Parts: sequence; C-alpha cells; structure tokens
Amino acid sequence: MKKIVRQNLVEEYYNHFPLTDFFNFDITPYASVVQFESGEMIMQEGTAPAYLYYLINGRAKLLLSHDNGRMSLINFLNAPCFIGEMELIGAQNMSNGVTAITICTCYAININSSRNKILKDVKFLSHLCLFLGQKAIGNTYNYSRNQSYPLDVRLANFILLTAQNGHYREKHTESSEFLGVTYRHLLYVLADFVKRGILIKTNSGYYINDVTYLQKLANYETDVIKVT
Amino acid sequence: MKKIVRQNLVEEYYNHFPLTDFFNFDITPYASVVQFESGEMIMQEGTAPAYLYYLINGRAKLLLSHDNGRMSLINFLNAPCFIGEMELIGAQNMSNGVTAITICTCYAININSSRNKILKDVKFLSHLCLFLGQKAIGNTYNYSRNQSYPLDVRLANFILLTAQNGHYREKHTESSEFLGVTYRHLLYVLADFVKRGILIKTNSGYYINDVTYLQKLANYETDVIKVT
DNA sequence: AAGCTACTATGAGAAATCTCACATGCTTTT
DNA sequence: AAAAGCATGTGAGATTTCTCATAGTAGCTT
Repeated sequence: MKKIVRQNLVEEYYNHFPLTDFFNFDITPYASVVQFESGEMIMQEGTAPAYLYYLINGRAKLLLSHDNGRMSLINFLNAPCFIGEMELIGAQNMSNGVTAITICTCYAININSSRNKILKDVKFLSHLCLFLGQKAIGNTYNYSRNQSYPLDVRLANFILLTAQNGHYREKHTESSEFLGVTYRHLLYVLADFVKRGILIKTNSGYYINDVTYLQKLANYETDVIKVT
Repeated sequence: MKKIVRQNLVEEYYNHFPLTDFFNFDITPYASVVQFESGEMIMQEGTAPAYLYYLINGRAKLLLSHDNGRMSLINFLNAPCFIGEMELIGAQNMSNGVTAITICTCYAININSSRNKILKDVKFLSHLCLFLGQKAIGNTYNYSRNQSYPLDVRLANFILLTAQNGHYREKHTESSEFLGVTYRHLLYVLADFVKRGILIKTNSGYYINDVTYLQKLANYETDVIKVT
C-alpha cells in the first residue's frame, strides 16, 4: 500500500470522486488516498481491517479461504465500490481476503478513529444502504444470468475480467472452482478457444487473440450465438 | 391484505418481534400488523409501494416480469426480512413483484407519512445496512454453492422451498426457468424422483413421499451422496 | 368449428460436463 | 535422494443436460 501525498494529485481525486459528499462531517482528517499494486493484498482474511476503503479506480477480487487452507475466488470488485464495509457494520465477523487485480486506487478511511462518527452519520449510512442495495441487485442479476449459460460464455466473461494487458494467467484449479466446472472440462474449453483462434497459448498462460469475439461471447445474445 | 386489529394479538407480535427497536422514534403510529393469504400479491411490480413491510412470519417469492409479459421467479424471501426496502432507499426505481407463498404476517409501515423520518433515522439505517449486508452474504453463499450442484440437488431444495403441506405444484415452465435447466430435463429428474419413491405424482402436482431423503439431497454433503 | 397459444408429456440423438485413470514437472518435506 | 503434494495435461467412458420433433390437452379468439 502506497500512500499518495502529492497534494495536487490528492486534490484531483477528491474533485473527481467527492468522498466528502458521503458524510455530514468532515471526513478528510480520517481519509487518505492510497494505491495498491496489481496482485497486492488489500485486506487480509480473518483480520479486523484498520481501514474502510472506497475503490475509485481498479479491479480487485474477493477471496475466501477454506479449512484446508485453499483459497477460492468468490467475486470481483469493480470501482466504484466499498471494501471492508461488511466488517465495519458487523455483517461479518471475519473479514474476507481482497487482492488487487489491476492497480487499485482507494480512499482509505481510518476506522479506529472515526468508527463512531461514521456509524452515526445519516448521510453515510444512506449511501451505504444504496450501495449495498444496488450491489445486491447487480449480484442477483448476474447470478441468475450466469446460471443459464454454458461454460464458454462464462469463461469468456471470466477471462475478460481477470486478464491483464491481454494476458490471461489464472490457475486452472482456481478458475474451474470459481466457474463451477471440472478442471478437465475447463481445459477442454480453453483448448477449444485456442483451436478457434480466440486465445493463443503462451508458456505463462494464454494471450487473448480475438478480444472482440470474446466480448461477443460474454455478452451472449441468442442472435449472436445462432450466427456462430 | 388483512389488517390485524385484535389488540392483544398485535401486542403479542410486537413483543416477539420488537419493531420498535429498529427506530429511534416511535414507529407505532405508522405501523400496523397485516396478513397475506397464501398466493396473495404483497407488492405489485412496477408500482411505487405504499408500505415498507417487515416479514415476521411466512415465506414469499420475488418475481420479475419480462417485456413479453412473462414472470420469472428471482428469489425467495424468508422471515425475518424487509420487503420493499430497495424501493424505499431508491436502489430500484421499479418495484419487483412479491407474492406470498405461505400465509405471511408482516408489519406494514406507511411510507408516505413516515419516509422522511425513516430515511433520517440512524438506528433504522444501521439495521437496514446490516440486513442488506447479511442478505448479500447469504445470497453469495447460496449462489456459489448452488452453481456447483447438479439439478437433483437444486431441485430438492426448490421443492422444499415451494411446497405447501407436502404438496409441490409449481408450473414446470417456471421452475425450469428458475433452475436454469430445460423443461425437458426437469421432467426427467422429476420422473426420476417419482421412480425413486421420493415424490408421488398426483393429478394436481407431486406429493412429497420422502421428505427426509429430499432434505438429505438438498443439504448435499459429499458423504451423503457417496452412500446413495 | 377452426385456429392459436401455453403448458404438459415423451422419445431419440447430440452436446456438455463429469469421473476416473494416468503421466509429467515442480516444490516442499523427509 | 526419495517421497509427497500439487498444478498441469490428456484419454476414454459415463452421466447430465440440451435440442429437436412430435402429441395431447385446456383455454381463448375468431
């Protein structure tokens, strides 16, 4: 986590993403602008987070570790989005793990010093309710949408979400678990993508050769498929 | 919607489910206790709801109608649970449809007269955040759990959720859509359940012959399945 | 009465997906 | 150095699920 201190840069963020509008009191003494590198851990699972983050730029993933020490990907977090809000309001006792996929720029709000003020701030609570509500709606939409689609569609989505610089390099074991299919089958479909010229296999993963087609697949409209 | 007026009954509800604890002001002038019959519409889709409900007993289903006039089942609502909270906070402009599955007892809070007070009440907003957060967590858990399981498991769950008095009588077209499988395949699996003696076909639906087995299936533990 | 739509129902073959079995390479443990 | 654990890869056969085709029934329309 790198704190951004260049004053003019910080001001610019505040201008574009007016965090101050979320609170009835002055939040700036408690907040700073921070950045996480791609792959860096934003929240460690099981620990009580010290900050409430508000992701203003970037993409992260939400992880859950099982008893056997395995990690599984639960969901993606896209800006703009709170991180750590569940723990803050106590909906969750143990925090989930969150890792940056791309570079993530966030407001970091120190909880310890401001918790009482925050949790009694009508403006903030309203915003949080709205955020949680919309997230729930989005999730529901996504889930019910996903469930109907065969793996190639979901995989296309997944690749687009996790790839960086046109390069997909997730572990097959983790992907297959997240996508709810067998490792074996995932490999079949990946091989099929390669055969179709959508992906190109590299020694460290897969290179996206035909983004357009991948996007078409991901957006999945019956018509599109019929044509293919 | 039937309003419950017998004073001692109303008091009993308030004692068991202290709605008053959700607010910093006295909500009772705005609230009443109401009951919906099984199958009765609790919220009509597309209309601005007049009440915020808090379901204290019963089970309902959340519906969404498509452009073509078709309804699809999105989710189940189990007590205790808010109904209409998304519309209240403005996370959703058009309300979803909600229909009672079993008899549903709710607190009905008149929105028009109390909206301003409610939306500025810290206590209520905190509770709502907590509710929304926990619901989101539950949903996520459910969805990621479901996606991995074959139809028989999900169907077992679905039957248990929708059946009344041991009788399952959903329309196959709607069920198959909700479960994300073909009509054809749903019938196969239902037929299989009948063959296995779990269900018994009646002229109006299916009678649950072996609840225990259905529950085992629904809870799906690898061990259980291995044995079968 | 004929036609239309929607739900139910069943059969047969195809496609998607799973299970199991086995081989390889890379790390970590012993 | 051997053993064990884990991710990758591939093959073959089994199971689940889909597609398509066909029919019957009920209600509604014309």
